[in-house]
Amino acid sequence: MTEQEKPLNFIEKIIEADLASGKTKQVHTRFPPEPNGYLHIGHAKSICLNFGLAKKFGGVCNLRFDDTNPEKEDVEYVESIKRDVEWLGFKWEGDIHYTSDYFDQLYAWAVELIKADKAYVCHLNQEETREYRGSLKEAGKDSPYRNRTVEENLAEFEKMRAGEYEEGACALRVKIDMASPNMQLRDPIIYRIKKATHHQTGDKWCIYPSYDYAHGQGDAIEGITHSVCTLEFVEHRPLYEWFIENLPVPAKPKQYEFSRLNVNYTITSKRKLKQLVDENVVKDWDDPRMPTISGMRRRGYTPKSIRDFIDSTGVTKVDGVVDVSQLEFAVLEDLNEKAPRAMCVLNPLKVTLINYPIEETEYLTAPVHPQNEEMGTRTLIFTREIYIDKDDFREEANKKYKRLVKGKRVRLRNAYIIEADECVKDEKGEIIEVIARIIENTVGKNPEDGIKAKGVIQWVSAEHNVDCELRVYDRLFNEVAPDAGGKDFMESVNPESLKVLTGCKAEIALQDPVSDIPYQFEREGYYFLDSDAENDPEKGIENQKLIFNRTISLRDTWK
RNA sequence: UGGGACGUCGCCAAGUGGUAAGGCUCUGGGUUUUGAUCUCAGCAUGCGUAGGUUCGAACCCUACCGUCCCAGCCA
Repeated sequence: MTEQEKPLNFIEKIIEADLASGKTKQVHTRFPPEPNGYLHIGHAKSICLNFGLAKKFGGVCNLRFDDTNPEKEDVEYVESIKRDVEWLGFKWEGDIHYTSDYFDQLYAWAVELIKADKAYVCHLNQEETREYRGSLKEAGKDSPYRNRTVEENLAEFEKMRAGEYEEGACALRVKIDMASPNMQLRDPIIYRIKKATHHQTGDKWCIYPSYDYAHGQGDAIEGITHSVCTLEFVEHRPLYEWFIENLPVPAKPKQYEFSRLNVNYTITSKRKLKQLVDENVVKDWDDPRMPTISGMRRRGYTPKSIRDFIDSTGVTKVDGVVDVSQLEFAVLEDLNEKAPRAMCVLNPLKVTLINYPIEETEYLTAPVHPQNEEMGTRTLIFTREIYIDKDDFREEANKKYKRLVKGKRVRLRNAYIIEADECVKDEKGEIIEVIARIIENTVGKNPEDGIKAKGVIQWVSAEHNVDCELRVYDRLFNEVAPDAGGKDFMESVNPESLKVLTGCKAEIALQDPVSDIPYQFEREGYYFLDSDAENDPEKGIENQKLIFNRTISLRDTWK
């Protein structure tokens, strides 16, 4: 389906109507992460949506760090977030924004709220505040500090700002309705004391605005027209609107909510992802098994495949769980089109071609991509001794087996057809070598005797090849919903999510591997050069070896 | 009867009163020097359930059922 005929999602329809009515002149969205962790596949949806909306309707999208809680945040995260957004292929409008850029304005507006008798400093401690708030079924009751005079509130708020109170001693609350059925409206706290150093503002402030107070105003200041967030903020919308109505903001942005992206066999809770790192289940946040943007990048997923996947899932208010196969499909689809092909033997088994001259070295040409000539060709070296995969030879097999069998023929991909005569075994009975013959004149043609080969297998010269390590990944969890229903997700961790294969032999073209896109190791899968491959300090210059991460295996419908 | 959001194929998802798009998965066939790709075909007499309105309902009305969210000085 082309972009034109793809039906608009509900937010796109709203925007289209706003543009048509003239309510919106130019669409302005924003991606507003809190820099308190690494971005994951769930954030990718928000990124694609916000930047995508702007692009689709000729607008712009800001990148804003919602940094109102200094204790949890760090510049390390702002850097990684910038990198991830760029890598995904998006460009934010102008400079990067920080909610902390608006702390002065937010403070001034808070003072206005106090002057209008719409906010008060409350000295209830945390526990008391909770008790006064009531419960889901019972109304709350007014704080004893709710009716202080404006002058008193102004003075108290100034003392808060000046650092005269300890953390938790008091907070600025907005006066709405302690009996509201919407818990968010029961006099929410808009400023609290935090004597922490902020990664952007340093020690300038010891009071920080809450998300609810800061977010909408930040949107208004930046001229955001459509403030898109996830469903859990639906109940915050009346609050969002309350601030916009009660403050002299320069614009009136609107909030719209969509459902989060969930993928089965995957978790996206920041806390849980951190636990995987902390408890060494994975090596780091960018471990190729992680659902983080950086993990997927290291694994070999392309930005386009992630964008396509996100597009394929749609934007709605239904909370569902997308099947990983939908993600895998997007990866396979993009990689099939772009990945250069190569041959790599995972478990080498020597094959000696007894009718091939010992000294002979033949250079064969193969396409880099069989369906795309423009990608050019590569050179293969053919010799008397080669390696094939152990799985590709059997002494006997039924006719469903299309590989090399003793007494039968097989096509060596991009090379000769060979026929196996016998095999050599070690004392344990394991096959360690196959004795075979090439069928003359079969490069690029079928045998003159008319006896064709049933299958095709990859191979590599035993003398001319590149040794490499392959890291083969499987799903991180064995459970469809690892953290559903209060389950301990750590118990469903797949103990075999990583298998390291060493001594793998790749064709010589891999001596100088490309590092921006995975290779398709034909008949095996897509493999991406690991970013650590060339600069692992432990191994030293001489011991560097090629390390490839398996991005994803090829579809295999062989039963 | 706290409030709110949501229920269309195994999974996503169009559809907004005129007789159920599409994608993923799955199944079967064809092509193929990758058991890949590509290609063809199949896959909801039914839209949470039960009533009602209507010539006609996934769409409107009523009741019920189910799932998720809200009681951080987190976002």
